[in-house]
Amino acid sequence: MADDDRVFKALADPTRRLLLDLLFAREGRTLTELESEVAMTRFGVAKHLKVLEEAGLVVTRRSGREKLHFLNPVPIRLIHDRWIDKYTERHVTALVDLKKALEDEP
Amino acid sequence: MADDDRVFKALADPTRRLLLDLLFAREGRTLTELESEVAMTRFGVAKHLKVLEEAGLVVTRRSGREKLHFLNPVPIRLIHDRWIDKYTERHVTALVDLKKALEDEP
DNA sequence: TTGACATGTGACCTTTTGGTCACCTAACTT
DNA sequence: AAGTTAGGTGACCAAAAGGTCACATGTCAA
Repeated sequence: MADDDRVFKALADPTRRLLLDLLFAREGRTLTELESEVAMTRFGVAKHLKVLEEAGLVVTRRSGREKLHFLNPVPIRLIHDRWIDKYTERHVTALVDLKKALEDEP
Repeated sequence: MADDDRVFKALADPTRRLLLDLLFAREGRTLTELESEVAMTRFGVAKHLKVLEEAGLVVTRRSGREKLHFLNPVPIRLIHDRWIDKYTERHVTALVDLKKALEDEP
C-alpha cells in the first residue's frame, strides 16, 4: 500500500480521529488510558492505534510494559501542501478565519 | 453523517484523490473530461465526484448540459487546523521544507 | 515465584464501500 | 423533429474495513 494511502485510510475512521484528538490534547498516553475514553474494547482500540502508527500519524515509545503514544503532525501538513499552494493559502486562511469569527459572534 | 466524516471518507479513496489532483492542476473540468483520465467507467467517476461534492471538497457550476467541477480547499485547511496549532505549525513547516530539500538534492 | 497488569495475534462475522450495468432525462446540433 | 451528447439513478456483486473474542507474551510487585 502506498504511503499516503495509509494516511488517508487511517484518517477515514471517526474513532481514529478521536484518538488523534486525545493525543493532540495530551500526548504520551498508553493503550489502557485511551481505551477508557472510547466506548470500545481494548482490542478495537489497539487495532486502530496500529493503523495510525503504520500510517506515521502516531509514533510510540516503550517504557517497561507500557507503550506511550504521540501525535505526529507531519503527514497532516503534507495533506495540506498537496492541494493548497503558497498563493492560495493566504486566501484560504483568511476565509477560514473570517468564518470562525462569524461563528463565534452571532 | 457528520460533516467532517464525509470529508475524511471522501479523501480515503485513491481515485477521488486523483480527481482532486486533476482539478488542482486545472479547474472547471467536466465529468466526461475527467473520465478520460482515470481508467474507470463514467459511472464510477460520477459516483466519486458525487461523494467529493457532498463532502464540500468539490463545488460545481452548470453550463448548459455540462457540469463544471472546481476544487474547494477550505475543508483541507480545516483538517490542518484540527491537529496543528499556530505554534506547532512553524516547527512542522520547517521540518517538511527541510525534508523536501534533502530529497531534492541527494 | 506467583499473580496481576499491559499489550499483541489470528480467526471470525457483519457492515460498508467500490465498481459496473441497464435504463433514464435534459440539452445541443442540423 | 431526430440523432447525438452530457449527465443522473437504482440494483447488484465482490472486496475491504470495523469490531469482538480466545489465546498468547512480556513486565512489574509482593
